[in-house]
Amino acid sequence: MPELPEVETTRRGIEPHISGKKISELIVRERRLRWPIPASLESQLAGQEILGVERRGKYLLLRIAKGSLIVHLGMSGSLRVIAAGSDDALKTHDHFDLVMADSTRLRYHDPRRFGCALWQAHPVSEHPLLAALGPEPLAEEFNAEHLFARSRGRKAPIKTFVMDSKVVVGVGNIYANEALFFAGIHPKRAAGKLSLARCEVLVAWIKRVLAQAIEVGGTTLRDFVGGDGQPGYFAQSLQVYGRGGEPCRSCAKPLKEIRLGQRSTVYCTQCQR
DNA sequence: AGTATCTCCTGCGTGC
DNA sequence: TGCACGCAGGAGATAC
Repeated sequence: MPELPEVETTRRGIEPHISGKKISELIVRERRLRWPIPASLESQLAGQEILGVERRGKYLLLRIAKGSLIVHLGMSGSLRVIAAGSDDALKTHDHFDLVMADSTRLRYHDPRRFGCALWQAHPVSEHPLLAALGPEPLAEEFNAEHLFARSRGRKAPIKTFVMDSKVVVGVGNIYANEALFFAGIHPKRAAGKLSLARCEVLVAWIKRVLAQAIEVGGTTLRDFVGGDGQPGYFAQSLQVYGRGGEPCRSCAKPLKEIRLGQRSTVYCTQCQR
């Protein structure tokens, strides 16, 4: 599932192929995503130039002069660029194509339809989905003091807490599991009980794990033209996610798997306290 | 306000 | 080979 590193890799992959180009049309085949694709979207986009592709959390923002196209990949979404002239057979769940004036296509594919494609006039940060978001995990604003201050008095498990997009964006289930392992913090520990020093360690690992995944994604997913555009998983070796029952890579004790907020949570009972 | 639960959806693995 | 089933999960909506 696209986590922040996949979304950032997607952004970097598609940006050079569509930025600066004029949109000729939007072709929608299936409007029923997480929210219906707005009926006015085709007319909003036609004839407009794409000024750039940005990212906020896991939302991709295609900037045009009068507003932004907001795209989320949900659980199973992907975008691929189809170069002008190349024929790329339409697959099931290819829900829309953004067609450029030079015939380059940006094709959205999403089997589970948990993603979305929405419109927001400037400023895009005022869209209800974006307005209350916390800082970017790799930005300076996400630091130990922020995590410490925000978590005081909170009884929620630290894993649930760091996955809350109002606290910090883009920390999905996989990377929350991984960062907590590296930080040596038990996922069920009450967020409000974490010391400033441990917040420091956790923040550092969240940044490190995400940055490393982006680096790996950058090499794995260089080619966004052709192919199936499926990001898949990163070649990085996961320490705990998906390894319940298998030996801890640090102490060899079998990893424990539990459910936390309906999410699969894996940790080492010995290394994480 | 904080917390827990429900919800959307399809592909995949499992058991018979 | 086919079917029913359970499960996975981002994150907003809803109910306490």
